[in-house]
Amino acid sequence: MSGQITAYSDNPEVDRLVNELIGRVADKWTLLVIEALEEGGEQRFSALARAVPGISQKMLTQTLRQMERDGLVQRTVHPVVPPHVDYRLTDLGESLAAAFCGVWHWAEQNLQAVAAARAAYDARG
Amino acid sequence: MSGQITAYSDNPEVDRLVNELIGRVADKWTLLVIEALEEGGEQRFSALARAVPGISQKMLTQTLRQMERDGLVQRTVHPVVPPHVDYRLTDLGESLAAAFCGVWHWAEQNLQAVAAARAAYDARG
DNA sequence: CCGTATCCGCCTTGATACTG
DNA sequence: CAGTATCAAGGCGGATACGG
Repeated sequence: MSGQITAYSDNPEVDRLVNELIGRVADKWTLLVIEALEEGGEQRFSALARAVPGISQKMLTQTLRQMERDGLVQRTVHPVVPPHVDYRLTDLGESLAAAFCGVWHWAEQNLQAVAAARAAYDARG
Repeated sequence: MSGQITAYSDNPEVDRLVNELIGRVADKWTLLVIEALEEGGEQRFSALARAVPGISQKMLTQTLRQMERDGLVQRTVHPVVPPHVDYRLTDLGESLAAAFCGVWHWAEQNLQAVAAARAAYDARG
């Protein structure tokens, strides 16, 4: 195999599902939540809200629900008052974080290259 | 380096820029265009329109412009009538395609796991 | 053939207020 | 504390028509 870059499926239906899944999972907030959970480990709702600057309560709830449904995070409710809810990455979630590491690394490495390309493009008009 | 998962920058400003860049680049159409160019090599506008099913002319143009500005694709205009324009991935674009390969692979590998997680979640209500 | 321009519906998002 | 409900606003994306 020594799989080169083109490791994409040859099944159009699978391609469609994969694209759909990536679209769901590569969402801006999902990415940030994954990063927060990866860095901070298991933590509660309010901690996540602080760890992801700019996110609204609504979007955090929505994002966490989707991630839970997709099996990326585990939600644990401690039946106390006031309520205490913890979130942590599942193994599946961790594996996604690892997969995204490549993209993250690329972005870090090429921030300047992209900035330069934009400057050059804009300069030409 | 045998870099572990947490390779994220410790600089918040860089984090912000990286997130922004990923948000831009992880766009649904961008992903599909990258895949099409990766698989089909250099090709013209109309070929891409066929290679990316469901994309509108507007979105294809918009996506290609952004990718060009970000230095991901090179646009070559052949001054003939009728017009003939070719698009190809730059080295930067190829490197991004390679980086996304991990996510693509993850999605392929875990389609079923996600589907199962969803089914379980929905079953519980 | 390869775009740009315009209009328009819809879906996402944010702000705010309220509940267990 | 951890949500849900509601509403208004903005942007994304599609369809269409037209220009170089």
